[in-house]
Amino acid sequence: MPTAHPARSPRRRVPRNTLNPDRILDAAITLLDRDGAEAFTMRALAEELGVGTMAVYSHFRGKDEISDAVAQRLLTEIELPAARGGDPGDRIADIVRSLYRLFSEHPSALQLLTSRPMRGDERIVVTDQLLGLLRSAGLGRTEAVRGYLALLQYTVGAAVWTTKGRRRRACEEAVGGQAEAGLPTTRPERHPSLVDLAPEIAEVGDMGPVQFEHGLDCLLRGLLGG
Amino acid sequence: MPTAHPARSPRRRVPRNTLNPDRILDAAITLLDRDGAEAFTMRALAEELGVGTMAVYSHFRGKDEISDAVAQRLLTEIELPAARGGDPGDRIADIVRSLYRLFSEHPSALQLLTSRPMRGDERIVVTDQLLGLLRSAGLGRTEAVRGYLALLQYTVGAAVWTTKGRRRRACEEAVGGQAEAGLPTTRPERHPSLVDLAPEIAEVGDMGPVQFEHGLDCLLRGLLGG
DNA sequence: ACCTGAACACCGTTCAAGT
DNA sequence: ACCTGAACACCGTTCAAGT
Repeated sequence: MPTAHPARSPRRRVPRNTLNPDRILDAAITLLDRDGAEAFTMRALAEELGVGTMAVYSHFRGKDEISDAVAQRLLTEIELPAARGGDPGDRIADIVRSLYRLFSEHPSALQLLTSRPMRGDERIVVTDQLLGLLRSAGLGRTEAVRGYLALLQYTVGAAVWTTKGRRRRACEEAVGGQAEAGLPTTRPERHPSLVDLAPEIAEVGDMGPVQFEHGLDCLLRGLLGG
Repeated sequence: MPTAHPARSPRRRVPRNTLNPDRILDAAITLLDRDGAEAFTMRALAEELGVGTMAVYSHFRGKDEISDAVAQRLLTEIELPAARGGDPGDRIADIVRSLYRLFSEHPSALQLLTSRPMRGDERIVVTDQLLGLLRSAGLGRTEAVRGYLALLQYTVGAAVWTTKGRRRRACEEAVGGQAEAGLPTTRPERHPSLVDLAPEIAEVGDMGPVQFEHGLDCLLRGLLGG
C-alpha cells in the first residue's frame, strides 16, 4: 500500500499540461508580493501551484532563470506616458514616477531588478526615452547620460528606503509601541537639531510618494534649471 | 577508534578564550568584503575563525545579532569631517561623501545597513549634523528634514548602483567579452538616443565616485540654491 | 564559561523513474 | 514531454555533552 504523500497536501496527481511559464511567473510574483523575498522558495512556489517541487524544473532551468523572467515581466507592466508633446521636464518626471511606482508595488522585486543586468527590451525603451528627453531639455551629451544615471540612482534609493521603512514599521508594530518613527532615544545636548526637528521628522516619516516627489523636484531643478 | 574530524581541517581543539565578540566581527566583515554576502555563513564564519560552528553561539545569540553588530561597527568606522567652520554646502557634501565611501568599501554591508533600523549613536550623530547644516544653510524646518531624506536616499541608490554594477562587470568578465558596458544590442530605429549617445554611455559607465559627485552637485543645487 | 559534534528542519538541485 | 519522490550537499539553530 504505497500511500503517496504521507502527511502532505491532499493533492494526488495533477492533470497534464496544467503548468506553463506564465502560470509559474504569476505564482512567483504573488508569492514575492504577498510573503516577501525570503519566502520565495522553489518548494513554496510548487506548493502555491499545487504541484510537486520538481515540476517547475520542466519549464525553467532553475531559480535564477525564474528570477530573471520575473524581473523581465515586471518591467513589462510599467506604463510609459504616451503623450509625445508637453514639457520635457514633466515627461521625465512622469517616467521616473512610474518606475518608482513599480518598485513600490513590488517591494521584494526591487533587489531582483537591481541585482541583475536588466537585459531585455523594456528597460531599453525607458532608458532611450529618458535620454532623449534630457537632450531635448537642453542638456549636453555627457550631462544627459549623467543626469539619466542620477535620476535612476535616486529612484532606486528612494524605493529601497520606502520598502525597508515599510518592513521596519511592520516589524515595530508587531512588537508593539510607536518607537517614535524609528528614531531611538536622543539626548538634547548631544543632538540639538534632532530634538528640535522631532515633530517634522515624525510628520515626514510616513509618506513615501510625497517625499519622493520632493526629492525628485530638487534633483530635476538642479539638473535642468542650472 | 573515534577519529574526530573524518576529513575536515587539521584543527583539533582550540585553546580556551581565543574567541570574543570583536574577533568574530572582524572575521565577519572580512568574509563579507572578501567573498560577498551570500558567503556569509555561520559555518564559513567558524571556519574563518578556526573553530567549530557552534562556538560562535557562545558570544552571539545568532546570525541576526551578528549582522546587527556588523552594521553598528561599520557605522563607527565613518570619519566625520571635524572642521566646524566653512560653507554649509561643502560640509554637507563631505558628510554624504563619507557615507558613500563607507557603502562603497563594504559593498555587501549595504543591505545590512539599509534593511535594519540602524539604531545606535553613530547614525544619530550623522543625522543630527546633516539636519543642523541644512538648517544653517537657510532651509525651513520641513525642507531640512525632506532634504536630509533626499540626500540619504540618493546616496543609498548610488551605492546600490555602483555595487551591483561592480558585481555585474565581474560576472561579465568571468564569462568573457566586453558586452559593451552592460547594454544589450539595440536597433538604431527603435532606440535613437541610445545609439546616438553610445560613446558617452560607455565612457560614463565605469566611474562610480565621479558620477556620484555629479548627481550630488545637482541635488544640492536643487536643494540649497532654489 | 566556553567549545564540541550530532541532529533537526529547512534550502536548491540531480537523478532515475513513472505516465 | 511532463510530472513524481528520493537523495545529496548545503543552510541556521537546538540540544546534550565534554572540558
